Amino acid sequence: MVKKSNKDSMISTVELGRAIKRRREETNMSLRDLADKTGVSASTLSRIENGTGKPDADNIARLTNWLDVPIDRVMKGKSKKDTVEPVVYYPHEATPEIVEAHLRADKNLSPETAKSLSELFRVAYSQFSDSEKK
Amino acid sequence: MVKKSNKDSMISTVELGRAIKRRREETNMSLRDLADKTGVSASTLSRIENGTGKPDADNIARLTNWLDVPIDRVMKGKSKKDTVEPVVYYPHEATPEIVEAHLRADKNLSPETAKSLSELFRVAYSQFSDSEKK
DNA sequence: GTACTATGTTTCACAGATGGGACACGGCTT
DNA sequence: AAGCCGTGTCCCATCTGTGAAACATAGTAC
Repeated sequence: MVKKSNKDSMISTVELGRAIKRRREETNMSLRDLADKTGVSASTLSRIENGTGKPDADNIARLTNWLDVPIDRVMKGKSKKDTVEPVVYYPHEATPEIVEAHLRADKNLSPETAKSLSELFRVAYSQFSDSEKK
Repeated sequence: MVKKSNKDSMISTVELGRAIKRRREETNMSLRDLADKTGVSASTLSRIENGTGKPDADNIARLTNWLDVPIDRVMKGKSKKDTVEPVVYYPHEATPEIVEAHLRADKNLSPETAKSLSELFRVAYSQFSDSEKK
């Protein structure tokens, strides 16, 4: 018989919340920005990021979709081997194009600064992806 | 902005229900048997198999775990990057001197920040040009 | 026939997740 | 100073999934 104490929840919500928050701050989005983008309300996002309660299936789907991570990373349904999966990690999907979009959207940065930072990231990015490629 | 009419749910519950029912009948298990095995109550199982309502995250995890199928099979998250706003990228001459000038001229940046960023760019730039000259 | 059991369904009260709105705080601008 | 705007959090009414128990039905044994 499978016990079902509230403790052994099958989903690791805290990790999800941390991942969301990190990605959100990395891309300089507000909770309401993310809410518009994902369809999850700001209040719910706040709760999730702080690990309060468990999001329902739809919101998990929406958020993992936005994060572009497999849901299995969040729902520990160890189907095959007991890979003690770490947690939600998320590869930087920050392409130079995305970064530049964010920089240019930042009202606190002058166009010149935004441009310079874009350039900077592009240089670093090319370095990174080069070293990645074998 | 992502609309959120209750219709376009991110999870396809009906398929999950069908799969559960099929597998359960294949193995000649009653709802209560499955309930004992998975931790999901018989009543909830009945609802899921009949496609009534949407199971919460925990139950989805338990059932997909029992089915031994990846959850992504149930949660249809098109992980495509159709949300990336198109951006025109215009490269420009980004020497450390020019970048630094821009940063220092930006009155929205503290001198320390400008300096740090200049430094950062110089490091990345030197590495980049090093790898350029093979 | 009457019991009894097994199975799926439905009822019901409850716990909790959700989203809109209000709130407090901080940063800017005037 | 005051006002305004953005941000995160919290409150609260509403909605929804859940599980135990009651229910309906069918089959089986007596």
